[in-house]
Amino acid sequence: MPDRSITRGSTTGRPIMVLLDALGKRWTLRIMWELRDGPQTFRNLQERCDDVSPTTLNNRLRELRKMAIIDHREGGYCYTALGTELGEQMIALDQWSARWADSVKD
Amino acid sequence: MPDRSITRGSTTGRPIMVLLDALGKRWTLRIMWELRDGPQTFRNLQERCDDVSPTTLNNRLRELRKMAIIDHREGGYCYTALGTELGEQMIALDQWSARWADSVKD
DNA sequence: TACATGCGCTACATTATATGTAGCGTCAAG
DNA sequence: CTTGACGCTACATATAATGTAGCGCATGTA
Repeated sequence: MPDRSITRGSTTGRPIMVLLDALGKRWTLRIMWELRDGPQTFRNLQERCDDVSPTTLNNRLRELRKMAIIDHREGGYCYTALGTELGEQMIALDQWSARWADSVKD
Repeated sequence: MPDRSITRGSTTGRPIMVLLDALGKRWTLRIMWELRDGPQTFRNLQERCDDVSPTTLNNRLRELRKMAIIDHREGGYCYTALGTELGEQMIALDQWSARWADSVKD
C-alpha cells in the first residue's frame, strides 16, 4: 500500500486516490514534466518551474520521494524506475494538449 | 489556442502548461476521475468528491467547462468529445497506481 | 588563506486558495 | 402549497503557496 502519510483529504487509501491527491497539488505535475528529459538540480528545477518558491518545491520533492516516484542522486533529482512510467503519461498529456489546442482554436 | 483566462502562474500559453496548471488545482483530477462512468449532477459529484465545498466544485466545473473539457447537459456534467480522450488518461493513471501499490508494498 | 560559486535547503511574514456552513431561487412531483 | 432535488452564492475561517532573505556545506580558483 502506498504511503498515505502525505495525503490530504481522501481517506480510503485507494492507490488512485492517493495518486490523484498528490498530482492535484500545485507544481507536482509540472515537476514531473520538467524531469522528463533527465536529472535536474534543485535550483535548476526551480528555474524551470517559473521560479516556484523553494519552500513549495522542497515540499513537493519530499512528497514525490516519499512516494518513490522520484529519487535524489548524484546529478540531481530524477525519476525512479516506476516513476519513469508515470512520467510517460506526461507525454500522453502533451499529445492530448496539442490536439486540444488545435480543436479549440476553431 | 486554449482559453488561458483561467490559468495561474504559467504565462507562455503553451497548451501543455495550461493543461498542467489546470489539472494541478485541487479536485480537478478527482472530478475528471468521478466523471469516468457517465454524467453526474452537481450534488452527486460533490458527494463523490468527499463532500468538496460547493464553492470549490463550482469553480472547478466552470474552469473545465471554459476549457471545453466537460459540458453541462440534461443528465448532469459530463465529458465533451475531446474531454473523453483526456478522461481515458485517468484509466492509465489508475493502472499505473495499481502497479505502484504492488511494488511499494514490498 | 581567502573568496567566490553552486548546491540543497530553512524561516517567516504576506497573500492566495480552499473549507464549512447556511441558505437562495427554480422546477417538477405529490 | 409543501417537499424534494437541482445548481448554485455568500461569507467568515483555516490551510497552502509565495517571496525574500539567508544558512551550512562542498568544490574550485587566486
